[in-house]
Amino acid sequence: MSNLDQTRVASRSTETTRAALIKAATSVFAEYGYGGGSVRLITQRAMANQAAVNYHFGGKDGLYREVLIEATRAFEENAFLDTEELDSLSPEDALRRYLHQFLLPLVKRDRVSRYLHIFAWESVRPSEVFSAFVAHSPPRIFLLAERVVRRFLPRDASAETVTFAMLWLAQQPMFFVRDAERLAQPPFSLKFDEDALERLVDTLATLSLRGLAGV
Amino acid sequence: MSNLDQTRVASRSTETTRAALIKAATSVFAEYGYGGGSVRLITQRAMANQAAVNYHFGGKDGLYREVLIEATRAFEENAFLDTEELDSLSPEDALRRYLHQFLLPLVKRDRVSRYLHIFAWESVRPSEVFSAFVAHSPPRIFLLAERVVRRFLPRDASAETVTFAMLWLAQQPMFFVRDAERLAQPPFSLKFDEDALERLVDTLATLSLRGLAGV
DNA sequence: CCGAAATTCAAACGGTCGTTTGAAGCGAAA
DNA sequence: TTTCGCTTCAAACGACCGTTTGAATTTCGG
Repeated sequence: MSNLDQTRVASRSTETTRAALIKAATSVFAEYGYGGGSVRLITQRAMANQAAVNYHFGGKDGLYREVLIEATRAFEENAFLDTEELDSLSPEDALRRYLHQFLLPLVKRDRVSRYLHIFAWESVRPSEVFSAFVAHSPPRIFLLAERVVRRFLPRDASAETVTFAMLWLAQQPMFFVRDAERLAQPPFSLKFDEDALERLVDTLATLSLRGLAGV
Repeated sequence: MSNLDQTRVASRSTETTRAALIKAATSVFAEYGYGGGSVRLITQRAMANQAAVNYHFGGKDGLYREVLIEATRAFEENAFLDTEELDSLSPEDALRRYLHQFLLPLVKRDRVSRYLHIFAWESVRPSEVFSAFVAHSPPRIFLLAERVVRRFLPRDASAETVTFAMLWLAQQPMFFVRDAERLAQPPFSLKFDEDALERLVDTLATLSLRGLAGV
């Protein structure tokens, strides 16, 4: 091997620890938010030492930044929701696809679900890390929502109207995902199995398309 | 005076301290949530001693409970939004009235605005105090929202559909109130003066009434 | 196998949190 | 004026927080 090839060879142990910390941090931050999630709980779940966070990521904020990078990458994967796919559908189907995709965390406790929970936390009290992170690239959920509503709004709609409608649509699924646990308890007692999810998509799509007067 | 009359005469100082603490706690909890608001900041704003919270309210949670009682009382005052007034209006006007009333905190920094902020916080991570508080009486914003949507939905609509629609409507204004500060900054840069508020009510009412396809 | 670099580890640091403590201040009845 | 109960106060307590420290351990090229 030449010297150039071994500029920095990360040991397997390093990557293992880093990955375990990022995975644990994702679940902890999704559960308690950035401020509410503690380094001690993260390292405990990752079965790592407390100091490992500072050693590998420079601190709690560095670890969180890494989680946000992973989250962004996951959302940018075409597998989740492609902008071209949205454009290929009719406006109505694009709306239903959008709602369905962002309501999926209700029934699936997967990686994307945890990312959505993190974004839901940030929508209440944005951390400085997150603010800096999205300063120059708005979260994908907003970009996709804008793409959907633009299909419906007239061309001469004001920028403010587009923003209002975009925010209006984007926060509809986010609410149900964020408050799922609370809605599962009295007095609402909503259990979200796959059938209930379909009915929710139906209801929201109808309301978003035709409004209350069109139900 | 008989002995019965002077069972317990609260000194003026007691009520002054209590009121100052409740007022300060309302603004602090509205700003940072229950978990994020500290007793030290509250007592500092109330110009009281730290121990006063425990002396007068038994602890941080007791003080918060008092704030919630005040908030509930404020919402139950007819001055805010009367159920009979809602019923006297046409469904469309009732909807607009509902939206306008719960979007008012965008331009007014009054007492009700702070209460709405507290409820917005609780919608993310409910404190035990709040959960116990509303266990047997759902927040008024939900009751009013249900009253509005029932005017539109068919009589044979399922309970689940009514709940979906009610939640859908209730969280629309809450989102803008909760995220007002964030929406005021880039990339959204929404400034909510009275005119913008009217335009937002217009947009939301149109979307809620006729949906995206009806804009 | 050796030695240097990378990584892990237990312990401690300084800070903020809610709460407790016991003395000091205060107002009104005796 | 003395006394007594209510209220205030500065200080401290224990718990948890993110971070730092310096030694122990592991890793791996030479």
